[in-house]
Amino acid sequence: MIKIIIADDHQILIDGIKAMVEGDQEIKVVGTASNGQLALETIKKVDADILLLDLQMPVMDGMEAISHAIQIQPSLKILVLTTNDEGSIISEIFRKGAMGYLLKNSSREVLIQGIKDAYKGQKVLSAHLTMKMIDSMHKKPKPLNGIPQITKREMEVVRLIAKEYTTQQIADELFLSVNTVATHKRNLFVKMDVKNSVGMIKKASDWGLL
Amino acid sequence: MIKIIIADDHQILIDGIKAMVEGDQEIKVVGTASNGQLALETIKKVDADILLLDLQMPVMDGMEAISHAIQIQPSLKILVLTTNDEGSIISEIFRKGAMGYLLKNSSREVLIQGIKDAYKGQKVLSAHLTMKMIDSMHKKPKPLNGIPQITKREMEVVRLIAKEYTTQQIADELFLSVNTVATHKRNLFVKMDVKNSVGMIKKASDWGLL
DNA sequence: AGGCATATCACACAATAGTGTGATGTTTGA
DNA sequence: TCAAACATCACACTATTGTGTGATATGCCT
Repeated sequence: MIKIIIADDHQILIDGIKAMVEGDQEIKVVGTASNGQLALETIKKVDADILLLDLQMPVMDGMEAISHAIQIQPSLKILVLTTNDEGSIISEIFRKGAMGYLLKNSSREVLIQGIKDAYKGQKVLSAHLTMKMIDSMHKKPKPLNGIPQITKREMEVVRLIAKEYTTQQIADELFLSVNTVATHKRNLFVKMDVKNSVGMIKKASDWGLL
Repeated sequence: MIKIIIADDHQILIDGIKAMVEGDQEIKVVGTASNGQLALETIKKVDADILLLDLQMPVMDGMEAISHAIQIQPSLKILVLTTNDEGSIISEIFRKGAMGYLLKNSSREVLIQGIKDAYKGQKVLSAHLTMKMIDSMHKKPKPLNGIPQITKREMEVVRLIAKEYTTQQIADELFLSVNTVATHKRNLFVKMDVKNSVGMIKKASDWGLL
């Protein structure tokens, strides 16, 4: 028997999901909650296998609740309930430790299969949202006018800066004078439109240059 | 009629795919190539809609070929042919501009559907590999002992550093003394095990803290 | 009550980073 | 072949960062 908790601030949705999953012999709803805070308390009280969690909730939103929930019960499998315009947050929920995500308007079959997959330790994802994620992943690092042309030498410098090398150390590593390295950095600042090495490494990282 | 080019260094695989897709009335193989270099030349010569591209090829590998191919013919839709242990490269091929990826041992149906989807401008991805991608995405930023406990105040400092603020500017922004900000930074260096702000922002970025 | 984490600040000093300016040789693409 | 782009270095100076050390105050957990 798979024990689940449903957390959503809309009672209608809780009821709907409850009705759908309780038709299945292997699944039982052992608790519900209307916000993140209450969801955490429910987890402490009842022993559940899976938490179905809405992201938009008052008091404590779902995103924050994920981390806490896992801290309370590391074995808990969390499935996020999403609408459908949130491709960008997918990678984050996985990073926080969720097992997957389901669309709120999923069919009964998809919902139940998702819960069973998560129970078995399998990642769960909805095809539609995965597309969105890829899109957002693909779009996010988009520098408005394309990534500036960075030369080989400059790239070597960038990488060493990212490794926390000082200008002096970079000069030694590449057999250059400190002045030369400083010049390369200076040129990079202009090209990449940043003020200092921190901004440079941040952009380089966003652009996937490292 | 969808015109495709197949690029793979194994003739057997080219033949196999050719046989599979030519059973379909709407698809026609208009060229083949055994390495990236040749694939680019083929693109220049014949007018194709789709390029099926292997990643591991001699002379010029697939990854590099993607960028070049799109530069030559921006309307070209590229589908990457992969084996199945390469979850980590998925995000990169999308960043380079590919439309999707297919497993080499895909069934005829999946293959043909993938080609048609790509032709229509839809992203194509194989469920199995997507899981791997999620896994690798989920794993990559994993700090070996978990992300250290960073306080609210420290987090504010981190974010401002990432915005290229100087210590002085951060102090002004948060109504603190420069000394205090310096202390917070110092503590962060230790906690995050880095040598300077560059390393700090790089890790923060890897860990998804920004 | 005592210990620990957090947050605050001071002062001084050494190390690095960043800027302004100018110069020379090489590579390379139109 | 000729102008750009690239790569190299110097010198001088300012700004910022990072370190060592020590201090005070608050809240929280046991």
